[in-house]
Amino acid sequence: MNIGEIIQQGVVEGVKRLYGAVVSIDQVAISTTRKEFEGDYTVVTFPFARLAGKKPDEIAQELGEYLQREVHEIARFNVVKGFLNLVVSDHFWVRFLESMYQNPQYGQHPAKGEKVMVEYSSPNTNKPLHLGHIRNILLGWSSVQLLQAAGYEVVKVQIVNDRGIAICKSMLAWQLFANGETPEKAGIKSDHLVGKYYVLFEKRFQEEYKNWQQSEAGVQVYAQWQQNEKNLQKANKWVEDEQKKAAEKGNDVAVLELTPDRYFFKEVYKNTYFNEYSSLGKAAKEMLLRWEAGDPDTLALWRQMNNWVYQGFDATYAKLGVTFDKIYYESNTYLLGKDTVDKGLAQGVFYQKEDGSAWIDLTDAKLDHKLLLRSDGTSVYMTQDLGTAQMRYQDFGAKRMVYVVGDEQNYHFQVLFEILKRLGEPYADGLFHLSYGMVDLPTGKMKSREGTVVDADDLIEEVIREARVNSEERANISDLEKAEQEQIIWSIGLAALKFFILKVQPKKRMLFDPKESVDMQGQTGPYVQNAFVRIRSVMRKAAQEPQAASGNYETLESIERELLGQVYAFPSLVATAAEELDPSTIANFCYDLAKNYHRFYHDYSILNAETEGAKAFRLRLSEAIGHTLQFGMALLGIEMPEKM
RNA sequence: GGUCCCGUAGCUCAGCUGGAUAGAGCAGCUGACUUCUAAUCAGCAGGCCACAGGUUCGAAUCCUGUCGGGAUCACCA
Repeated sequence: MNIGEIIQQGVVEGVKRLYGAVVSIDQVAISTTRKEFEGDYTVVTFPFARLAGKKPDEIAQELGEYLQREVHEIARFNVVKGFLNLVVSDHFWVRFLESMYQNPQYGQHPAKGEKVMVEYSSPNTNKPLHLGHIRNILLGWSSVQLLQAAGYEVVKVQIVNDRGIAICKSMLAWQLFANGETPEKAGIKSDHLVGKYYVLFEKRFQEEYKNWQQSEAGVQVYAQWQQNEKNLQKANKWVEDEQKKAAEKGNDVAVLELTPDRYFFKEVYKNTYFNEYSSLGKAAKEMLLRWEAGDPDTLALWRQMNNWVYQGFDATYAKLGVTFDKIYYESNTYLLGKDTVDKGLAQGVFYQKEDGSAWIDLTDAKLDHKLLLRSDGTSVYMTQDLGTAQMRYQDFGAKRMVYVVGDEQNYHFQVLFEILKRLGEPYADGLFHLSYGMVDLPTGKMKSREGTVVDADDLIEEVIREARVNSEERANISDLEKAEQEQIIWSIGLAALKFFILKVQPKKRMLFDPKESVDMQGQTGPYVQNAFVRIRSVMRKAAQEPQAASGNYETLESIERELLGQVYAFPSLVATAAEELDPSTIANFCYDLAKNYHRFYHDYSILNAETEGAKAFRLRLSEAIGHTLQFGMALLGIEMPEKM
């Protein structure tokens, strides 16, 4: 039983003894005491006022006396306006510290014997990873660590979208314009080479489209469309909105060509043009058909380009320090799920229209009807996801699955989970969509086709560069081996980046300011690392001393109690964070703990403490905090250097 | 239009299972390195917690509505 529960239990008994009233344990509101008052934990006595027929202050006083007498962990108490502040005995804290300060695994929960699968990253293979993937990857990796710490066995998977029109665009552009260029010849990272041709395809397509817009056919199509009053209104509204946006950002409205026909060609007609008129579009679609037909040359090109992309991805994953246990490829899974549809039809969960298409009616769950199989019998995205879920369950038997996917797919996953539930799948109740908000840039939304993305590799390079500059300025590690220096610089740079992204609640949309992301002071990863480095430095010095400090420590300083309270709360925080899959709580915890430690470190001497007892205590406290910080940051995928 | 998410300091974010005077960081201004690493610490300044109702002894937190921002609602993935 932890101290919070002991207090709650004591209050329940106290209320019963003193007032003859029965309250349940979860009716006892308990929180950590605010800094400005003396105490570790605070009991709110307002809810008992009616039961006891007394004023909160009186109750607090009487309960305080009772607890001090009956619960030996409680040393003293004070009452402020109905709040009962309890001081936990120094003995309790010292004993707690004894029990854990040498445990580097403090925070790890015992094995549950349950398996969880986590799917994350899940990129397309037509271009390199960007900032959005980084948020996904970091959230995924951190979720894996959290679940493991909570005692689950975790399987890490990703599903790679290696087929479809997007990769065909890259392939086609490479075929048409590359003259056999390879990553080696061009001297660029292999996934960036593929991305280069994807962008080139878009560029050429835009040129082609622009020409067509000025052709007779283009002019005519627009003329016809704008005859409809409503269409024109929409277009004008778009122009207005865009102008307003541009003005707010201080962009030059004149260069943006914000006219009604731009709206039409950009927002309305582009897909139709691509599908019906564009020669490039046509060629890409033909390539997709050849791929589906299994044409050997097309497949060979497809394999080559995909391999380039995988090589590049692997390098990026390695830099970020993440791994996968199994990779699924859509080229293998895109036909899956038809069995599931058959099963659903047989069960009467799905229904069929006259044209042969299969559907499910989810209107009673406020989710509308959903297509599961096209009338020609081919799969859609949903079909595929049903099949993959099934396949993964067969592969690993995990009754819980976590999908790390952006929040634009909230609806999709709501539907997917509802369907699996109705099919009565054994894992249906363990499905979780870890939904995260989009990453915005100060300049606006990221669009890969318009080149406004932040590339993952560039970003990592930038943050490492910044770490290097900072490190060289300080010269704290300049006497180390070059390789060791590099390792430290990498850990600092990555800490800055990872912490910056993970400290924000996943479901919130976040603004990514490149300048702030490379900050290494204040509420940042390196700040937390620095607290650890200070601890390690003290430990190294202490280890050199002839005899270990020992002796009793009588009265804890309030900052020491606060630190112990934080460390004490850590394991249950890990459990909650794992249950809610929210790494931000861990990031904020690590920051708060580091902040308090920095303050403690500044205000009190450890090695030159007043007494041997105080010294021994503070060394242990430091070691405990060191372990907690290291374990906590590892949950975020952040390493802690010995020196920095 | 339906559904879902978000709105807290100039900026980026905590706090949200209801509790005391709403917290950090950045940016701005002051100060502290002969001392265990100053990637640190201390201080100043900065708030109708979008708005309006409701529930409650008590609301940033729960409920309803309004406004603002975003996502989504394909025989695309």
